[in-house]
Amino acid sequence: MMPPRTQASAPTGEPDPSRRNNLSLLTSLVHHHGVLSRAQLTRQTGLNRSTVGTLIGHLTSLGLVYESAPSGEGQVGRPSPEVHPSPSIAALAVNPEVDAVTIGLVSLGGKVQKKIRFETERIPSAREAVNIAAAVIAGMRSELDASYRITGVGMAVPGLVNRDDGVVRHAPHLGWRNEPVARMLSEAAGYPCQAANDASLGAEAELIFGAGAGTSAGQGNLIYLNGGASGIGGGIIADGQLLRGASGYAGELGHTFVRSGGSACHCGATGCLETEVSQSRLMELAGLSSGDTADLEEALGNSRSAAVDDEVGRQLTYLGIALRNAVNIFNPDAIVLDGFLGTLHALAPASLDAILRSQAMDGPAGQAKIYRAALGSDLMMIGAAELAFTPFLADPAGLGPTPGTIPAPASRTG
Amino acid sequence: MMPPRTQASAPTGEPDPSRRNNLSLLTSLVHHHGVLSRAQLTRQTGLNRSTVGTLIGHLTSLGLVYESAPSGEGQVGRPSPEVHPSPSIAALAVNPEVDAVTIGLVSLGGKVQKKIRFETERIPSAREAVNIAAAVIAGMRSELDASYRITGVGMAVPGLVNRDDGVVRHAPHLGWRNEPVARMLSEAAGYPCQAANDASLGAEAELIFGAGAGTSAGQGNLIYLNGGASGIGGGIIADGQLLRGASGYAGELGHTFVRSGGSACHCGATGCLETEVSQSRLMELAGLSSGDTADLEEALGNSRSAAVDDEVGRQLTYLGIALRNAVNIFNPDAIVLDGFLGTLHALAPASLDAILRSQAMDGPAGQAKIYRAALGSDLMMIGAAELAFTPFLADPAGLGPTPGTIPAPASRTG
DNA sequence: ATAATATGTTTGTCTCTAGAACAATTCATT
DNA sequence: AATGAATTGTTCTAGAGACAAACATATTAT
Repeated sequence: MMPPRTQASAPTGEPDPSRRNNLSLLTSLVHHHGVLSRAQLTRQTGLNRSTVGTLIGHLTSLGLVYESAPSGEGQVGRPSPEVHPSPSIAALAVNPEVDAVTIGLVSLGGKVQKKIRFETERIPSAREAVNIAAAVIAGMRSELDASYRITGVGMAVPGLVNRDDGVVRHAPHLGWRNEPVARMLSEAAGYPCQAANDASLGAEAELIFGAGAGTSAGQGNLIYLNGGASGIGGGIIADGQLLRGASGYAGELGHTFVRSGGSACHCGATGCLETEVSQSRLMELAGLSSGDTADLEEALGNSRSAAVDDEVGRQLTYLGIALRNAVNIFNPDAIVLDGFLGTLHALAPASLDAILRSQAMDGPAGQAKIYRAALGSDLMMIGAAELAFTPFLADPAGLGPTPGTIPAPASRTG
Repeated sequence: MMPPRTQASAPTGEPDPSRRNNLSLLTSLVHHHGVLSRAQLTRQTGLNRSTVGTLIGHLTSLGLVYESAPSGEGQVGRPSPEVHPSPSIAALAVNPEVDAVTIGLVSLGGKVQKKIRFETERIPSAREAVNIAAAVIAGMRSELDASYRITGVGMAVPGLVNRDDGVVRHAPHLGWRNEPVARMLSEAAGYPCQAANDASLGAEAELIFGAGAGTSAGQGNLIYLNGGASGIGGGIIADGQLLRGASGYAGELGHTFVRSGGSACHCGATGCLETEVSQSRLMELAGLSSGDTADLEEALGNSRSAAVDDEVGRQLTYLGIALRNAVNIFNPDAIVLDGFLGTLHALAPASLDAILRSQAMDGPAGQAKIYRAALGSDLMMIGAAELAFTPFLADPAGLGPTPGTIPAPASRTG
């Protein structure tokens, strides 16, 4: 049968764009939802069930997903097998901070398999952060080679990152400028590497796996704001797509103008959200000299001081101005607050809502709901890994075979 | 040959998604560029030249494009015929304003064939605007039926418009609230109708046919700001897509916070860009009691008054704050200023640039270039028409046949 | 137990795109 | 003026992929 192809496409040649697109669609669905029955996949994709059958077979033979026995839910009709993302497909995540570099291993489906926090004596340079990451990855190497297929490394950096070339333009708190971290880590670790702004990745992670997953924000209009010791970062998802901008710098909501005559910000302007709303001021008032967001939340919750109340109110007002702007501009479904911004909101949940209701424009204000972030300390790992999963998800069949697995022959015809 | 199809897809049944997608791609390219040779289409789409041949043949037989003799440019090789958008494919555009309702006919390729400005004694109600538009369209009806295929009607409304259902949520200057204008006009005019915010449509029009067409903003990161007698409207295009938000309300840059303690805005907040930067203040200072943007520009250009200079400087400062925010958030390639904002910028071209350079963050500031709008009075017509073209462009083959044209039989096999 | 329902599986057909071979048309060179 | 090189349109064929129909299977409802 099947006459020898005259000279057709190269052996590794990509299949039809249509096929690639459908495989990508299925893989992404399984990745995002964790588990889905074949019947659900059929409905969600709109594809024919025979087509889904073929495609899932293809993905299974590639080792990207596996099927398990139907859960036996009380449904009429033949039970549909469940499709799971293969835990052996994984991405590495790297997140440099002022006091540590965290390296993680995240498998398809967004499950954090491993997380190693490497504390540093002082703020790491880009080279140091890369070396630390590369060393930890080297240590994991034999395990990775034996049991995983790594799609790549994603790096979440607190600063402006050009997503196209992986160069950190400026990370003020780390003191990095024009560091080509993606290339550096790629060379040092031996895996393809990409880098992006941490809050942008946080936004994606919260949308897919966190606060946005259950809500109507699943439609894809979400604003994520994270308040940390070093400032406020933001990420925006519009119509399902992360807002990147011309070079991937988009999303810097921390430098929204909120006050005339405010003090100068390190960014060069005055009156930025980040200078008016800061964790350190709250820490001082709460009488904490050190500690993290959790400590702060406890201290503020127990405080009965008027000064604390005033400052909380003040900061909520400025945060409200920034959110009002953002709501008018983006008309989001959801606003997700993380870090101490989540704390602020939790202290007076009605406050921000009221500000939006009264100050934002009627239409958009009615829709935006404020949530607290849900992913906690796994957020950066999941977000960074997503960066490395993205190219894989766009062409799932393009990945090499799983180690220790005999790749199934493509021909099932005959 | 070809056995009678068992029962295959319904006669009007849509073809393969792949085919639809490719037809859409080609039609959009031709629409946006006006003229393209087949060879250029082949390169830009990445499709095979035989495929492009088939597809163009299909589009030609549908009457959507036509080919003309090669321009005979000095190129080696066989000349490639030029593909033009058919001028008989057209959309209707409607733009209600405080003092007039303008109705236009725009053909594929963005050419305004006809524009009728119907001045009103007083601010038109939604019903009046719809009736005026329907009456003008009815008057054109025989001509339309004879020579055009109308893809639909697009309405550009100065206010918050829910794009999904075509309901005007609030158009403050027209005094409209919750008016289902799309449905009203659709019923009155007998064509499918959609509505959207005027500045959003302006952003699309400027990106495709105006200031964004030649520049790197063709990549798709553009901010459009229009200043008119009644306020400031904004539209944002991110990564090639118009920012819509959860309900299509996105883009309201006119209500960016720019000043603490500013006066109250009709939107409910204080310190909005729109209240601080206004055409009427400039008109007063320039000694104009009435007139349009052109009059204002002339008066300001000739003025030597210090009060005028101060006010221009003051407004530029506030505009700069709003632009600084927008640049930090969107990292655009281009900022397009229209109306009196274009005038302000033209009066002191270095001013806004300097503000961005010093106040916006390093990365994004370096890329954003400020342009003046290029489409002038055709802008709203082109933008509104684009709204009606969009569904057509997504499925060009779905449109009915051209009047007076015998539809080519689908079968060319035999 | 039987019917109804939902879903996996198999098979054949149809549509669409790419590629090869050929034809056409222009510019450059001799 | 003739020839060659380059580029593109045209025709034909083949291969890939998705869908629909028919059948098989597994569960719930009666």
